[in-house]
Amino acid sequence: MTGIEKMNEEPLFPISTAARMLNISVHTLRLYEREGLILPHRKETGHRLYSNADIERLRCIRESINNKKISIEGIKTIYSLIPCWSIKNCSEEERNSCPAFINHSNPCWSYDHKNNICSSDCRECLVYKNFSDCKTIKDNIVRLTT
Amino acid sequence: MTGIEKMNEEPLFPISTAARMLNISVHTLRLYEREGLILPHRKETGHRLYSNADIERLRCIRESINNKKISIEGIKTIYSLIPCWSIKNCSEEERNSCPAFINHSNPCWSYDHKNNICSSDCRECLVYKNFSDCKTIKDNIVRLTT
DNA sequence: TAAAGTTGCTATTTATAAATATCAAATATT
DNA sequence: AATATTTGATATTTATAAATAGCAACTTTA
Repeated sequence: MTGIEKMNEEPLFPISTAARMLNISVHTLRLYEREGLILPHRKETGHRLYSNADIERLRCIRESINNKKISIEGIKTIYSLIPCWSIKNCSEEERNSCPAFINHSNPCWSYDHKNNICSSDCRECLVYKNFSDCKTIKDNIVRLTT
Repeated sequence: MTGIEKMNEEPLFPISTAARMLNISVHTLRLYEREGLILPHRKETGHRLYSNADIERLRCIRESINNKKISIEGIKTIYSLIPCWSIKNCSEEERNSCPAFINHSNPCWSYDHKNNICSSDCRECLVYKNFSDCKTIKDNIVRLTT
């Protein structure tokens, strides 16, 4: 990871600041989180902290909702199509017991991953991080099918 | 193609009948078509005819809109993620000049395909037909990435 | 020939997602 | 100590997608 990337991931802004940066309410930020669209960093005390990458991801989400007119449920479904099983190289056994592989309504990072190759913090996972910018899942699918 | 499949594809119902079967208005059926969600058969005279497969596809679309709460734009985006380039085995050159490969807002079958491997009737294409039932694109992505 | 289809346009209704607001009780920040 | 955060629940507002309807001019069907 380069220094610049590290800087983008650094937890910097409390929720009120993030809301101001995005020109939305704190409630909306919590809504997106409850829906599983975003995984902000948490301090030990529970307070959310948003990185520049988080802000960028949120801009992408808002672009999808407000301009492209894709509903939150649509975004969740699209996220669920990210071929995480291929990115993480899951075995057949792992795949077949993984809710993220089986279902198609929620992003993989919104599931509990117990006793699983993905048991570590989803926030640090490439599957999650690769969508901090506005590129769609399609680039990933293309990469894996060509 | 088996006899049963052929029966499902047979153009049978005019728009008013299809609307009655689905309990929606003819306007809504035309809306879905205008949005590129469906390609009903046409007589030489221009009149639409819907097959049983079309009806099933429409049930799937309505399930997505009304129950799963995925917007039409969301459905279009999801359709655009079907790896048609892989299913049709496009060459790199073909891919890079194909709007369906490049864009990610509309299903491939909603584009003009001139001078292209896909120049034939999209209604007959596997990429289109494979989604006449309610299985999501995910099954296809899985198949191509495992 | 009456009924039903076509395109294209506009307008309206309806349903509901998205966003905001409010309250309470507690904890953290500065 | 004043401000901002947390969760959770409920409620309301707002924006707009989805669906329906109507019209005109024309063609096809049965």
